[in-house]
Amino acid sequence: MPQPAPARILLADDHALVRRGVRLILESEPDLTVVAEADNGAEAVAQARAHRPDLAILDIAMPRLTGLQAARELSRTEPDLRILILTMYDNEQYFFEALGAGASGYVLKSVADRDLVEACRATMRGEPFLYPGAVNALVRTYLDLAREGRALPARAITDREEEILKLVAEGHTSQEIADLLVISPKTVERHRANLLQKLGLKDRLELTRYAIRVGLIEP
Amino acid sequence: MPQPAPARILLADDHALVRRGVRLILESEPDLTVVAEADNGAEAVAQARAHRPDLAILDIAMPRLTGLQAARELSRTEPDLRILILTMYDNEQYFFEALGAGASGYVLKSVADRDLVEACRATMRGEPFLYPGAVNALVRTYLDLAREGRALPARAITDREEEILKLVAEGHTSQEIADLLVISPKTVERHRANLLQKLGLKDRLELTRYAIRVGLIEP
DNA sequence: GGCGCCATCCGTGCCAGCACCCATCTTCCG
DNA sequence: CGGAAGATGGGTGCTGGCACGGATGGCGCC
Repeated sequence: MPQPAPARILLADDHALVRRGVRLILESEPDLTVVAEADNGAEAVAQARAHRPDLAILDIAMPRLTGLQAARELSRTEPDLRILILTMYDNEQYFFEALGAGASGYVLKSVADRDLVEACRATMRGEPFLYPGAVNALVRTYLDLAREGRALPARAITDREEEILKLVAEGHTSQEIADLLVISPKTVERHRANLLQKLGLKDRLELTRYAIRVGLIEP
Repeated sequence: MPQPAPARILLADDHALVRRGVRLILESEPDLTVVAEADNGAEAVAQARAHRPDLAILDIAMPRLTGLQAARELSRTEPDLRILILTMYDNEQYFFEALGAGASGYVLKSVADRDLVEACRATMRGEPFLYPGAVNALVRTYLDLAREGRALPARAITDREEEILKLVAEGHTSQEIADLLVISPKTVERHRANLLQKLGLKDRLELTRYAIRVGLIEP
């Protein structure tokens, strides 16, 4: 029986050791081959455009662009590319953000190597691949929506808001941020308030934890 | 020429995929063999005592005990065990904490696989292995000490302070913490102020980032 | 036995964070 | 064209964070 060409994979993770390990796992399968690597989100986007792989495996926590931002960008410009998010974050918020960013799979780094391989194959077949915890979250949310009869639109964070989020999370005061961006401190506070509301957070301390979680800043 | 027995290694990281990848990297070397794995710090300590490996490779961010806490514990009870910290955190504070915890090597996950193998061998030979950034930090600190003629004692954080640190970093107000610990809010603020002073930090936001870095809390 | 460290507590005062109200201007889209 | 959403600016007021100042009792170490 004829062997189809193996799936061509782009692997993006900011840790060379992790890339190396995952590559060893994937390449021990005859139907999977890694054709490009990237150690940051911007590089991942560039590599995807240059090599046009079938599948992109993206870590969330990466410099330049996070995996989620890269996914958003890539699903906009490369509609044929399948995207698999590979992350340490067992977190509903991320999971839904990943789906919204066009990913068709979400796999935790805590899974076994067999599961990663199966996730790649499922994604290549066009099937979504969800880690078990995510399925629970999905069902729960679906039930909530059905009960309320309406969807929670969960408006995305704007570019400007993300800019302010980063600066707030780094510990700058409204005045400092205002000086930096040459706007009024009141506007900074307005954006910050919108962020708190959109993300369902309480104060700038929770904003900081959020920013660390999504890889916008480092601890 | 006779082959000596390979170095017996304990590998601790909370992500199965990372363990698998690193294991593949290490076991492709004839002089290195992984005899045990752990996905949290407490398990790492138990496995080390059960299997008595030559070398323990510990991730910092792990549940139960952090890699640094496990290292402290192990270097106290297993003096013959060599310890190598393997982490994503390129951070002087961690690095010095690792040395203080008895680790003889500090390797970043962003290094190439060859470097990890060399770090294992160096550690087994009894030589310290420092990633390049760490060497810079070490030299700089040494020069600082020499210039000032005195050591910065960096008084340790007390148990009570660590308790308050955790609660502050989780976003609780002084009043909440006071109620929880059944002490005065003023006392909470005093402890918090001492923490800020000891750690050289500015406000509770930086305390939060510190707590996340050292694994006291999760983002 | 005194000295240092730790945990506990108190008062005063300033400023930043945050909530809640308001408005204007631009851009984009159906 | 009309409306929605984003970015911009403003006012008012409460409260918690944090910097100062101070104090006391217990405990261990040289």
